[in-house]
Amino acid sequence: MPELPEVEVVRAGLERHVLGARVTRVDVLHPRPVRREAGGPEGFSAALAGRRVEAARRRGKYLWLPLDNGDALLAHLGMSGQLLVQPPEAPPERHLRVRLVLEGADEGRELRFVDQRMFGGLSIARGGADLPEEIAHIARDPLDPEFDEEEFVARVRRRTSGIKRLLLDQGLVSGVGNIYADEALWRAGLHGERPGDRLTGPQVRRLLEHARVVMSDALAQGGTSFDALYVNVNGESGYFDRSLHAYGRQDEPCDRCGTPIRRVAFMNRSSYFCPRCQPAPRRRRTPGIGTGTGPEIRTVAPD
DNA sequence: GTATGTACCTGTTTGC
DNA sequence: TGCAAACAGGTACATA
Repeated sequence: MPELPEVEVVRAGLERHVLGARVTRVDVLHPRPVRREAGGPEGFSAALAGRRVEAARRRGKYLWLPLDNGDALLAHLGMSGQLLVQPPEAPPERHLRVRLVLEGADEGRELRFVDQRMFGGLSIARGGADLPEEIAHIARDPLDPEFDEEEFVARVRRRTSGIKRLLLDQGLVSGVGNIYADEALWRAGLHGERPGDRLTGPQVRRLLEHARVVMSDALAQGGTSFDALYVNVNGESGYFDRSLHAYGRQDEPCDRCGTPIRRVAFMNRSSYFCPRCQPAPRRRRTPGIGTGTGPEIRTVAPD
């Protein structure tokens, strides 16, 4: 699943291969990836025809390509999306959804949007070359030099939600997905259900620093496997195999203390954590309602 | 504004 | 062998 490091690898690849290219034809092979486009597939294609790509930018997990008329091609890879730069003669990928035929720059190439599950998508951001208004609510990521750490700490400490939910809130901090959230929490020794307003400033800062380290490592490794001929994100950067301490390791011993890693359901997905290194918080007492609110996280498998 | 839950989507895995 | 259910999870949106 593409998270910030993978998306940044794609952005860098686009910058290298499609800058200055002009769109000569657009084929929308499935309507879903352009579902956010008011004009439908036809409007999407018409908005791109003849336009030249001037840059490749990123905010969190969103990418956009500013065009020579002030608009931008906005992209999100969702769960399974890929942006590939391919020669025209390359056979179509099984889940090829949108194809942009390009001229100039890397001569005679195509930019292909391939997406199995179609959670991702493409759209035209009118006047969005600088920062599309569709994603103006997305916060900067922790690796961004302009990320406001103190603002993040203050906002987290005003919220009663669990810290994992806050880490995944792209309005607070962008780029962190389920995998890196679990890894950062493991490294910080924090349970994902710890409420934001019951964390200290140093705890939040430490967690943020762990998130930075996890993502920087992944970025370094993703970058090394980058193929010069195409831009590829497939969720298997190699980082996952070697470096994960919590995510996907149910019942395996914790790398720090040997206690079996637990998996619990969380927001219709999974959380992995060490029950010893990351002790669950005590329930907040709610006056007059006895034991308080029910658990947000429940155990999937019995111990 | 905040908290919480759900729909969207399809290939693979698991269970009966 | 075949079918059905579970699972993966980022984001937008609905509801309270």
